[in-house]
Amino acid sequence: MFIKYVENDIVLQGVKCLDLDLTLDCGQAFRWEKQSDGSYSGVAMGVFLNIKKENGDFILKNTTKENFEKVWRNYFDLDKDYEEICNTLKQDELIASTVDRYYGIRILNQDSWEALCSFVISQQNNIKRIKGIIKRLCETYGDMVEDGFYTFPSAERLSALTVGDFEALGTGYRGKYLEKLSKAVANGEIDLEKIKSLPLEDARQELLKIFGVGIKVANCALLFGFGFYSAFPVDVWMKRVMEYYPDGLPKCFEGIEGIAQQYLFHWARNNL
DNA sequence: GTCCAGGCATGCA
DNA sequence: TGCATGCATGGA
Repeated sequence: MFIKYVENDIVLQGVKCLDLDLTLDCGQAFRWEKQSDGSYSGVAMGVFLNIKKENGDFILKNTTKENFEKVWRNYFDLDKDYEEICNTLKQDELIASTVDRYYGIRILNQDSWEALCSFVISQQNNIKRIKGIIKRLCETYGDMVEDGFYTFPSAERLSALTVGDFEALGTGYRGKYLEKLSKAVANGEIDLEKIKSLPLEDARQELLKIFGVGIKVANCALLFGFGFYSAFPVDVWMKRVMEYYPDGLPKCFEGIEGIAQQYLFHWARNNL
């Protein structure tokens, strides 16, 4: 990957395996908005970005070297060799055609607090409605960092809300989960940074203690917000996929189960 | 009107 | 430990 600094933009050349549609709009992040020119705008880690693919390069608009190094390099997982990962996954016959067809899915390294909240909201819910709830949450309680774009509100901010405040956003029965979660993180009862540093199984057990967090939500949070590439979320779609793996996951998934899962999830939603 | 969505807590065996 | 049931909301 080559990085060029052009006026206020950053141009990335030679980035392999990054499809913006598949990665930013496939159910791992809920806040990116596609613009009329095909680019995506969004906020992560409190920072705004507009990103577009042009002639094989990626243009990061109006950003700085500092923000690129601090946020986006890691967020888009740019130092990981996804081409090699895909080749490893393709040792499995079933996933091979899926990887070819949907090539370019990456795992975004999202903020752990945002990921945890987002996937608590996601339970027994559809992606369109999940996006709406999170959008209202950010517009109401986040800070505007760009015209129409808001930060994800901190646990401290949300810890001041009542169940009714959450329900007013359309969370439904998940409001009580969010209320307790916000307060527990804000007062330090739950330490997300510490959970990040634990071994996978311990981290999962910690998340499972949280009211409103079960195995599926825990695994999504671990994969998308805590850096655990081995976490393998199984939802209603993945249950259908798992019928193709009656003997368990193939060996070539080891250590990258979560990346395999994203390809299979996408395939399932479009084909099952 | 019914069914379903990136499930979970609860009660009961 | 395993299974049935209720749960908020909105789109198909």
